[in-house]
Amino acid sequence: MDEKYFAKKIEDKWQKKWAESRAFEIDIDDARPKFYQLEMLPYPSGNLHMGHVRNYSVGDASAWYKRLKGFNVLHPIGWDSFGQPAEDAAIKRGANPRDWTEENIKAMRGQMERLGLSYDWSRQMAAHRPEYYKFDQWFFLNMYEMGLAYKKLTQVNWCEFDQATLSNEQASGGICWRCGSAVTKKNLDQWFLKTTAYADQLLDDMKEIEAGWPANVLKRQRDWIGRSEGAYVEFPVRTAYSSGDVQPAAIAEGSDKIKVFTTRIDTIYGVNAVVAAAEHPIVQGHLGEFSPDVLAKIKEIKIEKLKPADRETEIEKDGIDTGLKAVNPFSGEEVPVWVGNYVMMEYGTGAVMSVPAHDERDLEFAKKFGLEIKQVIVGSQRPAVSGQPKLEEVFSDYGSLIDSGEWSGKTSEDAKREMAVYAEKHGFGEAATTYRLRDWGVSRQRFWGSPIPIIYCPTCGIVPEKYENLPVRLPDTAPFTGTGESPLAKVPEFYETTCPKCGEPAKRETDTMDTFVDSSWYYFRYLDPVNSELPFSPEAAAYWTPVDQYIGGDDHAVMHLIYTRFWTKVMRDIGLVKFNEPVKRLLAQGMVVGETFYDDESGKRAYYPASNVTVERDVKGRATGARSTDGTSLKWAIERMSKSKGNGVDPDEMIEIYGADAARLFILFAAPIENELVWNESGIEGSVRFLQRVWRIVWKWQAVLSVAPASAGGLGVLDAELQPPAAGGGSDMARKLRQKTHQTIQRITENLEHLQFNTPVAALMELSNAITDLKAEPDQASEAEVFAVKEAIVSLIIMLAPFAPHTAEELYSEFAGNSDGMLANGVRFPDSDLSLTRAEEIEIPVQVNGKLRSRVMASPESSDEELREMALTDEKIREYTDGKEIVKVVIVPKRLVSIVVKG
RNA sequence: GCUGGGGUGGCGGAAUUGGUAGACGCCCAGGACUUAAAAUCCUGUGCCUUUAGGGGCGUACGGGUUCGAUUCCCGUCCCCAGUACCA
Repeated sequence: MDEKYFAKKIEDKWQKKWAESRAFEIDIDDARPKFYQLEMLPYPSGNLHMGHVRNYSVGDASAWYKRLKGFNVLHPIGWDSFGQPAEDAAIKRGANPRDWTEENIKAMRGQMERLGLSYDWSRQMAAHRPEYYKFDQWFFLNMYEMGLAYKKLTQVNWCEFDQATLSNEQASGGICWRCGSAVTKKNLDQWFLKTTAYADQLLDDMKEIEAGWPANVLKRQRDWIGRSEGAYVEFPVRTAYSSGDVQPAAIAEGSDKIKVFTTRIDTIYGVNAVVAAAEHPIVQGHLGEFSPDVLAKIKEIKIEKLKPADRETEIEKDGIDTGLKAVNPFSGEEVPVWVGNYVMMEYGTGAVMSVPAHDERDLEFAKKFGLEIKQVIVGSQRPAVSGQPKLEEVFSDYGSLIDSGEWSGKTSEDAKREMAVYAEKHGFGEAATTYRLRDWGVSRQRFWGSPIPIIYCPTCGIVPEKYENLPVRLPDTAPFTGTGESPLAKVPEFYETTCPKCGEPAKRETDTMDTFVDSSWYYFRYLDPVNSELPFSPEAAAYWTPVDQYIGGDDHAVMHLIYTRFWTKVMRDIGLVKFNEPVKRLLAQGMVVGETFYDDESGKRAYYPASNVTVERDVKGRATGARSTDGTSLKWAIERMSKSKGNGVDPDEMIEIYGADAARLFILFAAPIENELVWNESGIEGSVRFLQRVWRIVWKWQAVLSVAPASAGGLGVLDAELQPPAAGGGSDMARKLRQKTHQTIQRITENLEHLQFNTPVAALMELSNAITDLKAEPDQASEAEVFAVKEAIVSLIIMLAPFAPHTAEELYSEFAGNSDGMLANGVRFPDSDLSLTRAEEIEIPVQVNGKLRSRVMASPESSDEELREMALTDEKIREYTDGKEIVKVVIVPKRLVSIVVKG
C-alpha cells in the first residue's frame, strides 16, 4: 500500500481489473432477487456534461448498493444515437453522420469508463444500428396492423430555426424543446401513432406507480392528457336573413347545427351566445352571407393565430357577431353566433356555448362587447338575487339552478347528469369525455432516423413493407441541405422499390421516425441485445422487467416518459410483456447549473467563459456587475451547464485533477439529488481531503488490518481473527466507537433505501472523524479497541463503495489479501446490530417554561419518576424553580423533561 | 392568472414528521509542525451582549394552537418550476 492516496493510479488499476474480470456482466439467476437499475441513455454528442455525471453517479451508487445487498443487478447503458446533431454536423462540416456518431460513442464510452461506472457493456445498444432500428420498424408494422399507425394531412408544429417537425409534446408551450425558438404551423402529410387510444389507461394506470414516481411528474402527465368530462350539445342554426318566426324543432330539421362541448351543461340556461373558432365549418360554410366587417375580422383572427405565440403577453379577447343565430335546445331561446379568437379549433368541437355569469373567459368577452350576463346558478357564495344584477365577478362553483325552466332548484351535480341524459334522449346531445392529448406525430423530414417501412404503390396505395424485408436500411449518405425536405427523397436507390403486394415499381416513404420512438423501448433491448427475430424475448423481459429504478432529468416528464408508458401498453397488447407500467420507481434529478455571462446587444446571447470575466459581488456572493476582459459590460444568469455557454466543467479535466471518485463523491454530497445543483469548484476539494483522510486511517491501522486472513463475506473477516469483547466489557472508547459504527450503518442503509445520497456521505465522514478522534495507537490498543477500530474501518470501506468504488476496492484489497474485487470476494453491505446502537447513557435536555435550561445525563432505561427527580434536583434548574409553583412536569421518555412553573 | 414546490448561518445543506435548530462539508480566523511555503493536524466559527460564568434573540414576516413549533393552523410578502384562453 502506498502511504499516499494516488487517485489516478488506483482508478486505472481497478478500471482495468473490472473490465478483465467482467465484474459487472450478469445473467439471469433465479437464486437471487433481481434489480434493474436504469439511467436515461445519452445522446452521443461527443462529450459528457456534468448533468450526465450526476445522473450516472447516482445510478452507479444505487447499482453498487444493491449488488452489495445481494441482488442480481442489471445496470446497462446505450446510445440515443439517431437525431439532429449528426445531421447538422453533416450539413455544416460535411461529416458522415454514421462515422461522426460512432466516433462520439467511442469518446463518450471512454469518459464513462474513466468515471468508473459499473455498466454491463456487453448489453450496450445504439439506436442508429440496423440491428436496433429494424425493430422500430417491426413495431411500426405491428401498430399499423393494429390500426394504431395512420397517415393524415394536418397542421404540424414546425420549428423554423431547426427546420424540423415537432410533436405536440416537443412543442409544448409553443417553443421548440431543442432550441427554444417559437413554433409555427405547417401543413404536412404525417404518420401518427394513436396515443389517444390509450388515454384512459395512461391516466388510470397511474395508480400502479403513484408510490414510486414524483408527484409532479404524474401531475404534469395528468394535465397533459387533460381528460375532461362533460357533454356535447347541438344548437340548430339559421341565418340572420331567414325571415319569420321559426320554431326550434322546425329549424333543427334539415338545417345546420353547431355542436359545442361543455363541462357545465347545468349552466345552459345562462347562454348568451355561441362562439366558434374562425376555422369552424359553420363559419367557413356561411362566408357568402357575412358582411365585409365580419369577413375582415375572421381573416384578422386567422392571421393572428398563425403567428408564433408570445408567452408573456396575454392575448386580448376579440370577435364579432356573424349575424347567424343559434337556438338553445333546452330553452328554445335564440342567441347570436359569434366568432371569437379565444376558441380553439383543436380542442373539443371548435365552438363553445358562452355563459358569462359562470365562466371567466365568457365574462371577459361579454363585458368587452356588452353582451347580456344571466345568472343561473346560486350558491352560498352567490345567493339568489332578484332580477339580473350586473355581475362583476364570475361564479364558477357548483350550486343550484335558478331560472332554468323545469331544472330550476336542482343541484349542479344532478342537473349535469340528468340534462346530458335528456339531451341524448331528444337527439341533440350526449355525455362525453374529451382529451387534450393528441396522437403522436412521428414523421420527420430527416435522414438520421429510422426509415418508416411503408411503400406507396400507384395501384395498391399504401402498402406496409414485409417483415422479412426488415430492416429498411438507410443509405450510406444523402445530399444534406437542411431545407426541411427529407434528404432520402433525393436518393433514388433508397426510395425506388417494388410493391410488396403486386410487384410493380413503387416508392418508399422517405420520412424517418421521431427519435423518441427509439427511446420508447431501448431498455427492453438491453435484456436480449442480439435477438434478430424479436425486439427481445418475452422470457428475458419476464425476469428483468419492469425497471426497479429509473433515474433521469424531469425535462422528459411529458415526452419520453409518456411515450414509453404508451409503448409498454402496446407491447403488452402484442404479448411481449405482461404488465401495464414499465417503471416502478422514478427519480427525477435536478439540473446542474452554473453562472453564465453574456452580451445580448445583437439580439442573440453571446456567451463569455468565466475565465474572461471580472465579476463584482455583494456580501452574499451574488453577482452585481460583470465585465469582460475587453471591457464590455455583461449580463449574467444561472443556467444549465453546457460547453457552449462557457459555464461547463469538463468531466475529463475534473477527473484528471481530483480523480473520478472525488468528483462522484462530491456531486452526490453537494445537494439532495432532486435539487438544482449550482456548480462551484471549491467544494470538491473537501471530497479529496475526505478520501485522503480515509486512506490515512487505513495506512495507520494497516498492520492490525492485515492480521486477519481473507475469508468470505464482509465482516466475517473479523470473526475469524478476533472475538468481539463480551457485552459490557472492553474500554469505554471501544464501546462508543462500536455504537457509532452501527448507528452509521443503520443511517446509511435507511438513507439509501429512501434514495438520499447526500446524507450518507455526511454519515461516512462522521464515522471517519470518529475513528480519527480516537486517541488510540495501533501498538498500544487493547484487543477490544482493535476489534472496534477494525469493525469501523471495514464498515467504512464497504459503505464507501457506492460513492467511491475505486478507493473502496483498493482499501478493501488491503485486508482481503487479494485484488479480486469486492464482488468476487462475496462482500456484503454490513448489517447493523441494533443492540449496539443504543447508548448506555444519554443526555436529557430539561426545559423550564419551554426554554432549555439544563441537561442531565441518564440511562435510557430511566423511569419517568427518576427523570423527574433528576430534573427537579438539578442545580441549574432549581435557580428557575425555587420559590415558584410547579404547575406541571412533562416527561418524554429518552427525550426530554419540560417543567412548567408559575409565579 | 391558475396549479405545484419552497423560503433555515457568509455558502451548499442536516434535523427520528411536535421534543437539545444549524449534523456534514465549503469559506473564514487563530494556533502547531516547517528556514519558508504547500500539505497535514488542532481550535474557533448563527447574531447580539458580558471581564467571566452567563444572558437575550434567532428557521421569510404577523398572529394562533401547545408544557414545547423549522415542523400543525390562519393571514401577508417573496422565490422557483409547470402551464397558457382546454370550454
